[in-house]
Amino acid sequence: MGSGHIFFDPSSCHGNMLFLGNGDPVFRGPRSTMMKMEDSSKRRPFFSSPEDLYDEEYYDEQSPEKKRRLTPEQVHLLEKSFETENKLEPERKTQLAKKLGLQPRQVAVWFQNRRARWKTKQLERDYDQLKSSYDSLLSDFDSIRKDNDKLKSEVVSLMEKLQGKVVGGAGVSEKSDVLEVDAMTTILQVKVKAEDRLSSGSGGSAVVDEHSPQLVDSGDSYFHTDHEEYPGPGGCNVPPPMDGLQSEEDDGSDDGSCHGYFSNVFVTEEQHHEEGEEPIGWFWS
DNA sequence: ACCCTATTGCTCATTACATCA
DNA sequence: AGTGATGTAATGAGCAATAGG
Repeated sequence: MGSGHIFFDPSSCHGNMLFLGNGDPVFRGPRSTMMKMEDSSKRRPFFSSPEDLYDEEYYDEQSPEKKRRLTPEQVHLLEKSFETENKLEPERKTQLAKKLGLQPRQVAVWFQNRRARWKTKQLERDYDQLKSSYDSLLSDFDSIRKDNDKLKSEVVSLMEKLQGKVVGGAGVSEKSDVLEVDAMTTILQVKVKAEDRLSSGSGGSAVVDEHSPQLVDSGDSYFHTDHEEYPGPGGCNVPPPMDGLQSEEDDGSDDGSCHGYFSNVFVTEEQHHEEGEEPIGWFWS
């Protein structure tokens, strides 16, 4: 590296221009940049590293007045090299620079800018992927929520019917009515939960949910949860949205018996064994 | 072993130029 | 021909790693 390879020409009509090699000014920095460079003596000078300073053959074809675009051939080779490895170790940098007739600094800059472009594209790809995933989930969620709303209104309707039957029922013993309400209430709640679980894809046992314990206070025909009672229309308490199910550990009314349920049919374990068909879920009471 | 300084290379934000519609 | 949008070469600031004194 000779000192004659880099110097400033204060007499240039462009101000302090950088000259390299045979004296051709190969770089004319941005106007504002050049202003900044003039009043800063401690900054690292452009093309200052030893390997950036080469023989005149690297610069003598440059026409320095305008910023030059790289030729398609140069870009092609750089792209191929970038595909191999997007980081540029010094050895490869000098080799590429010689091969392309560029300054090593130009090669380094091209790789830096190329990494930046790649990162931007990657961010766009990531965004598209996340958005698509989000849209899909949103669609699923809407569908599930509609199902849930439908089932809840069904529960409310049936509860109203049941309560009307209990209050105004004639010719039926009070005790058997209460038992029937209890059973129906349990079935309805289990059904809602089953639909919830099946829709959400959690699968498996739709009934036992250790993380969302819930009581079914069948004696009062109330749905109790860990959160709050959820009064439905007409003062009737209905299951709250997204409520949990009674757990094996905390099931409220624990006679320990196991029950299975089908889409609309509630059976005891004994009945299930007799019928042989597999229910869509189990719960314990 | 520790500190200081210089060097190098990176990312990031920005600027300026080239090109195209 | 003029203009705005876009792509890209190049820059400075700041940071971290490293080497050498």
